[in-house]
Amino acid sequence: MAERVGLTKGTVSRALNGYPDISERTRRRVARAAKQMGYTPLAHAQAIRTGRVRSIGLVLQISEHDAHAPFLTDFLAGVTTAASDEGWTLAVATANSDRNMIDTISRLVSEHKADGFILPRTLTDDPRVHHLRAQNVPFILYGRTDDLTGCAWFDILGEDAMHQAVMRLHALGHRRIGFVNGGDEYNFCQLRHQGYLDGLQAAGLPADPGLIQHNIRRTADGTRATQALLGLAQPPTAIVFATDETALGAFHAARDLGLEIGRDVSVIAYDGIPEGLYSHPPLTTFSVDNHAAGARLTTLLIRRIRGEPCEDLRESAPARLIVRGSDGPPSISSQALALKVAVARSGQTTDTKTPSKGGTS
Amino acid sequence: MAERVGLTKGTVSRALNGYPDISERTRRRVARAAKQMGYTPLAHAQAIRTGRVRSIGLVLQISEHDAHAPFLTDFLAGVTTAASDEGWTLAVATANSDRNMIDTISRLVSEHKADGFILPRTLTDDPRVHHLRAQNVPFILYGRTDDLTGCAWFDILGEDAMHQAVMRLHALGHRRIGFVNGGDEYNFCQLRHQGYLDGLQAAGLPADPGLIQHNIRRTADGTRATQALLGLAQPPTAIVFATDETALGAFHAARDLGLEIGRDVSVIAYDGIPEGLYSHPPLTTFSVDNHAAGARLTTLLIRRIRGEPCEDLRESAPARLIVRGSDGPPSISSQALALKVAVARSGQTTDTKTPSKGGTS
DNA sequence: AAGCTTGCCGAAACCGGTTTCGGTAGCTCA
DNA sequence: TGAGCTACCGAAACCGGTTTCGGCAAGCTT
Repeated sequence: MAERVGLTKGTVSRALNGYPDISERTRRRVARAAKQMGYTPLAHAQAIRTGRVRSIGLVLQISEHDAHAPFLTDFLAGVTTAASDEGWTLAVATANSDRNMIDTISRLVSEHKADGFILPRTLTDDPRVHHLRAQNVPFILYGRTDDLTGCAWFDILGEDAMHQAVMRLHALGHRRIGFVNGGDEYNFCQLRHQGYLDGLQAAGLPADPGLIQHNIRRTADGTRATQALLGLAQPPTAIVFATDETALGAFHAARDLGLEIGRDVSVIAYDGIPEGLYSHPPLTTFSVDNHAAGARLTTLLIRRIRGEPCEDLRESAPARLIVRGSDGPPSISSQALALKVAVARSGQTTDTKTPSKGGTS
Repeated sequence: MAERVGLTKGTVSRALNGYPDISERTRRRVARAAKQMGYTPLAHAQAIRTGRVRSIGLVLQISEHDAHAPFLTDFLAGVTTAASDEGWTLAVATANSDRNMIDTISRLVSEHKADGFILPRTLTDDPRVHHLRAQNVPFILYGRTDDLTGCAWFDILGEDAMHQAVMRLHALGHRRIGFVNGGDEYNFCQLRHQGYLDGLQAAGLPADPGLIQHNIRRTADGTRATQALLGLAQPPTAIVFATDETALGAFHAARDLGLEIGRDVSVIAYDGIPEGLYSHPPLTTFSVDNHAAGARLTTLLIRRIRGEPCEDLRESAPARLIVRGSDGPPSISSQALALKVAVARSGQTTDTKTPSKGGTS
């Protein structure tokens, strides 16, 4: 590259990196030659001096397992395309415990495999944040956390979505609206809980703690949570779910109770996972654009690594409501629903695994 | 590190890399000191001389979208744990077209971001293989391909699974067994097709091309394929699916036709995705251990990069049958099934999206 | 005992960049 | 016209390793 333009490598380097002691003319000449011959300085050769490898780190917590699956591919696509636009790459690692998570991050840092980290699924009190902040390693949250000092972040406003969901159900005529929340430790669950409560208040509905199920994580848990809510003396005629995955459990519960979702009981959830398209009826949900989120997080993180203050690197985006078939005006009152549930329960064993007969119309 | 043991850095390097001109005594001394102080040579510093960054590349095809989702997390976990055991890392990139795939791989190679590649979901005629083979870049297939010269590979024997599935269904009493295959271009689909045919032959059953559906990719396609098979004059009483995802479509088709899977029609599939647990009845399937596969692929690829001939790096593993509830002895004959389907169809609109009523028992 | 190996390690070049330091040509200004 | 700046670039040190080369001391021949 250097001899190609008749300059020393030092000059070429300074030209490419925007040093002020290079004339505009040669700077352009170098830039053109570089582009023409497809020259990119080797990241690992730069790293030996600069300490930066132009790589962003992502450590996945695998104990959460399929909690990642629905959004992971889109998210990775967003991250990697944004990264490669800047000439960066993505280093992925996994951890199976909190302890291992910190160790894994530390290893990536000490071996200079990553210049900064994206932290997905942030907890209200997140050890990753404590560690990286203490070590002065750049990072960005996908989500928010309790103490945001020193944190750059990007998040989807799940609380607004929950708020809207309640308002929408209220407008449809529902007066008892339940809420099924996700894992307690996640910050987004606190926010969505608050959004649900705010929605109730805005709609002028009372907040009944009995209508809330906490710490519901997977589909099977969602089934149980739905059963619990519908088994109340005054069951909700609509339920807002903090996650699609748990909302899918409601369909199993409803089938076993002989209820039709979208009529007997309405459901609105959040995430926009593809499986929601194939439930019967398809799931009304707030969809998150994980591709865009991954891309934006990456761009912001790179800016953070380049030295911008974290206060300038905080953004949010809304989730987008996708109306499908799982919500609608209540077909029956809460009392009638309670009766229907009671009748269904008396007529079946407690074994929820009994396959329900398909209707032969 | 060097001054820590009173040797020059050159000597330390040779000691750590097993050069023959280092005495056993100092070699041990260096090794102990390195371990004690947690010293690992910086990969990018080595790379400047050796050209190797101790990183393996994985380029995901995102147009396939959720085809990756179910197995991706486990797979990544397997890859990264095996990699980190050897002090390697994983560089992930994405591509949205074949053209872009090759470009992305080329970029990772030319920028020395990856020393070799894992190629998942190999095609019968795979451009990635052609390219990497021509460029002499190390790689390993997760799967097999038409021309295996120069290829290291690891694969799960899907053909054996299909074979077993047919044998099992035959033993249960089925005599008409259908097959729903995946995307034509994938090599594993060719193999599974052959496994199905071999199974028929071993069971002494005739091969009826009408019982086979090709190029079925997603859940909705699986629903259509099932409808097509069950709409035959002599429908199969059991269907083998090449993938779980498409098999899940059979449940929708069955419900709409008023059929009960596991009795009226049996289903055995392949992949072992978690969603199979939540179908009604839960899906009998051949489970693939993607974590183990990812780990093994990584180990083999690292050996390949270190120079072992690809002929020594070819392994396979069996899929494991998980018997759940979607298969059983045929409750009715093919003729009776055809009649039942015909009746169901005459009694409903052609709109398959009509939600079926849940049975109130 | 002198010469030759052999074993082992230090010295130094090298990898491909970044960054500091100096030097020179051209310009300005007294 | 000569001193002093300034703009610009070359030279060289440096980053943290790897690899080549050469030399010294001990052991082995003859």
